[in-house]
Amino acid sequence: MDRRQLKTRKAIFQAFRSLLEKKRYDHITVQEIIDEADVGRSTFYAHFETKDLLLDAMCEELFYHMFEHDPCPWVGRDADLEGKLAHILWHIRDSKNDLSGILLSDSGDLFMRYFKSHLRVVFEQHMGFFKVDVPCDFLLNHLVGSFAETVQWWIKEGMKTSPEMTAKYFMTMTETH
Amino acid sequence: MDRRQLKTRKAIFQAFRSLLEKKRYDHITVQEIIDEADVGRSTFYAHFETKDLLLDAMCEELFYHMFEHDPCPWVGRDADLEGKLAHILWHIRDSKNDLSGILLSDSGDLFMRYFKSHLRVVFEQHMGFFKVDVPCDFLLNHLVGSFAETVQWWIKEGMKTSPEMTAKYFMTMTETH
DNA sequence: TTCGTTACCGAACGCTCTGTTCGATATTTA
DNA sequence: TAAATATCGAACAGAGCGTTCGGTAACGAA
Repeated sequence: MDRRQLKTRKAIFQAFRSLLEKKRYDHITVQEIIDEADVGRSTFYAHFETKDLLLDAMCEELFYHMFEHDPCPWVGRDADLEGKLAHILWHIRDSKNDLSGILLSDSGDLFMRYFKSHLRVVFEQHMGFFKVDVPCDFLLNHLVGSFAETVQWWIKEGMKTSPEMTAKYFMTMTETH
Repeated sequence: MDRRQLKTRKAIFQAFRSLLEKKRYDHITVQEIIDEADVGRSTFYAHFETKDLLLDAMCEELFYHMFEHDPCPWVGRDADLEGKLAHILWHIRDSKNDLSGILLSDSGDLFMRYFKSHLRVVFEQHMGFFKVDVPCDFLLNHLVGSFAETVQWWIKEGMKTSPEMTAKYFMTMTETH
C-alpha cells in the first residue's frame, strides 16, 4: 500500500476520532473531517464513499485486534470465558486508539453495535457453561447485552477495577449456583 | 391548546414515526418530514426548533404513559418489581404509537437511551431485593441494561411470550438463589 | 354571528454541506 | 530515471437548513 494512502487514511481516522469526542456522529460533517485532517476534499472521497463507510472501516480496524489477533500474552485461544472477557477489557483499557473514549462518547452506541456483534461470537462458544431454564437465544442475547453494559459502566467509572475483577463481577451476575 | 396546533403536531409525529421505520434517524431530513406530514416549512419550525428537539418531544410523549400514568388495571403503584416490568411490556405491546416498531428500528438505540433513563428510576426503588456481592451502581446499571436487552429480544422475536412470562425470564436471570 | 386573535401557508432568502470532475503538482515504486 | 498514482484545489450543480414576511383561513370568546 502506498505510503501516501496510509498517511491520509490515518489522518482521517485521527480527525474522525478527535471529532467524535467533541460532538455526535450525525452532527459531524465531511467538511469538518477534511478540515481537521488537513486533507483535500476529493482525497477524502477517494478513500471513503460516505461518512457511514468511514465509520465501518474504522470499526473494522478498532475491533480487529481485540477479537481476532494480537492476543494478550497471558490468555491463550482456548482460555475460559472469564479469561477471554478479561482480555477484552485489558485491550480496551490499553488501546492506543482511545477506544474507551469512543465507546463512551455521545455516539458510543454506534460502536457498541459492532462490539456486540463480535461479542456474540465469543459467547456462542461458551453457551454450554450456562444452565438456566430460559430460551437459548434469550440467554445469548442477555449475556452479550449484559457484558456490553458492564463495559460501559466500567469505562464510565474510570476503569478503576482491574480487568480481572471486572470480569469476575460480570460472572457473578450470571452465575447459576 | 388550539385544535390546529394539535393537528399539526400529530401529523408531524406520525410522519416522523413513519419515516423512522423506513430509514435511520440521521438520514431523515426536515424536508422529508414536512413532505410526509404535508405541513408548511415555517410551520414545522414554529413547533420544533430542530430535529433533535422533535425527537425529545416525541420520546416524552411515548414514554409518559408507560412510566407515569395510565397504569395497567391489574398493576398498582406498589406492585412488586416483576409486576411493574410486566406492566411495561404490556404497554409496549399494546401501544397505539407502534412503540415496538420504533424501539426495533435502525434508530432504536436513540429511544433505548430514553427508555433506560426511565427504567433506572424503577429499579432504584427495588435495589433492596437484590443481594449480590458487587458494587451497587454496577448492579443498578446491570439490571437496567439487561432488562432493556430483554425488551429488545422480546420485540425482535415477535412478542410471542406473554409479558408476564417474559418478566419471569428476566427475573430468572437476576435471581440470587 | 361577529370579531379579534392566532396558526398555517408558501415563496423567497443566504448559507452550508454534498458528491463529483479535472488538470496541475508532488510523491512513490520499480 | 521514468512511469504510475495519490493528492491538491478550485469549481460545479444540487439539496437541505433555518429564517423572514405578507396573505389566508381557522379558531374561540363574546
